[in-house]
Amino acid sequence: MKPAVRRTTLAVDVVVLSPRSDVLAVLLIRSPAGARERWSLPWDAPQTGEGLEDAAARITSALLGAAPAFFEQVGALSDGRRHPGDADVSVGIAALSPTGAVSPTEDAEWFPLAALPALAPRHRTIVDRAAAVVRQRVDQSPLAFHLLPPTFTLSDLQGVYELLLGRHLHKASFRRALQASYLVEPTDEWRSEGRGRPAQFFRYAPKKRRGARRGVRFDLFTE
Amino acid sequence: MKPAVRRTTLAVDVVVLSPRSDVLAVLLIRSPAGARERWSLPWDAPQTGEGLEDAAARITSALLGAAPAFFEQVGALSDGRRHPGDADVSVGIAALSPTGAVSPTEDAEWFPLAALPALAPRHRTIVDRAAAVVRQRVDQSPLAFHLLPPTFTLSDLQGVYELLLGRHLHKASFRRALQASYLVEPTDEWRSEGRGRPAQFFRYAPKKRRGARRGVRFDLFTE
DNA sequence: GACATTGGTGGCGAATTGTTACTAATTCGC
DNA sequence: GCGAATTAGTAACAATTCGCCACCAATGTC
Repeated sequence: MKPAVRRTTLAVDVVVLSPRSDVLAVLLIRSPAGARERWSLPWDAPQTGEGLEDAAARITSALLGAAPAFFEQVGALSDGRRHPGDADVSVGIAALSPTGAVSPTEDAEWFPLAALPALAPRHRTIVDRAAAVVRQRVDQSPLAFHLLPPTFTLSDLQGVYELLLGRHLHKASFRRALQASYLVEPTDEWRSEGRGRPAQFFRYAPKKRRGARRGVRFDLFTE
Repeated sequence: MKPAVRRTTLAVDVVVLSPRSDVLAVLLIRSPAGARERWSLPWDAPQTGEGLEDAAARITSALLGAAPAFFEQVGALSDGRRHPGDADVSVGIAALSPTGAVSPTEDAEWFPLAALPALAPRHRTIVDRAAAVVRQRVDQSPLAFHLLPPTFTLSDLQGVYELLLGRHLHKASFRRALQASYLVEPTDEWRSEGRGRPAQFFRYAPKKRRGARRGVRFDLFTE
């Protein structure tokens, strides 16, 4: 058996995620006439020499006006599941878009993650994997900050974490941990709208942290 | 802009990792005559309809006699870096092989991760990413157990963690955390060889664990 | 039998975490 | 105006976890 390349068809399929009225939402595009499903993930083939994340940026910026600032691969798939363009192999990429991002073009729409329309089987798999990856990485990567505007309140931030983790967090503990991490700094702005005490806006500004070398955790296994 | 598939060349490149005399080692194969580098990662194109992990299993089982039991994608690359077979796109896959696994065939050899020979630039990137992924996932996935034989001593297990994390762990703390996790169970066997008190063999036997829902950690960010 | 070597555990003080309870600043209803 | 409701933010205590030291256990070496 000698290794050899083979020609295959490849697609980059993008799962744009954004908090949308207290739910995590996915951006879908209307399928062309004749397709089996009415909606699909944004996708395309990478151009020659184009990086996969670059392709994802190109695909999504056409839909949102600006490209999301954060991408993460969720894995390549080459099983038999059907792809809308019948690509042999798909590379799934999760893209994070802040709340209140530009409203999509006419052909695209946000759907709550929990209430998606029918999708091609491979797209369904990619969405599920994207959600799983994002939830799993949320406390190893500052990914939650990319789901918020440049300045945000601590309650906003806690809300994003609760959305991703799917459970309630305790306010005091959350703030204490955040404080200890030197990840955010306060701004001069305060939230005006709404009732209740105004909240201070913060911005993501990670300071260098001294090595937090903790012991081994065996209780975080996900499989 | 209409999405459309394109024909590209695709390779699956496998990074087989195994602890080898107290260092993490990578399995490389001798390049065919005329190649720019003398060694390369095992690789091949996936067959039609073959899953990517299945391809990785096929590629490695030819070299090791048996296929490793654990695979994990480390990402797809489509940058301009050179691949030995000039594939447009590579899918990197990390495979874990237990200590003392079958010695490789004549064309393959183990190299310490810290002292690899020259590799094609893309292979170099894939190795680095595989090492990073494995080190990062070690306490979210029982991956360390796949680097050991079915039964092992607790010192063996701690050694693997120290290898992956690159730092010394405290024996008592390590064992207490392991105890609390219900991941291993003792066997009847005891290690006979060597001097010092004999050690009991354990096997990986994860029990159902009640939800270990901990708070958010901001101090684990890796970027 | 003393000693070196490796395996394994008890327990203490320090740090971390979960929780309760409080204070602060604003809007709403009357 | 003024109290209730609402949201933000903090202090402080209790329970738990963690790092570490000290020890005991069982084997080989001399």
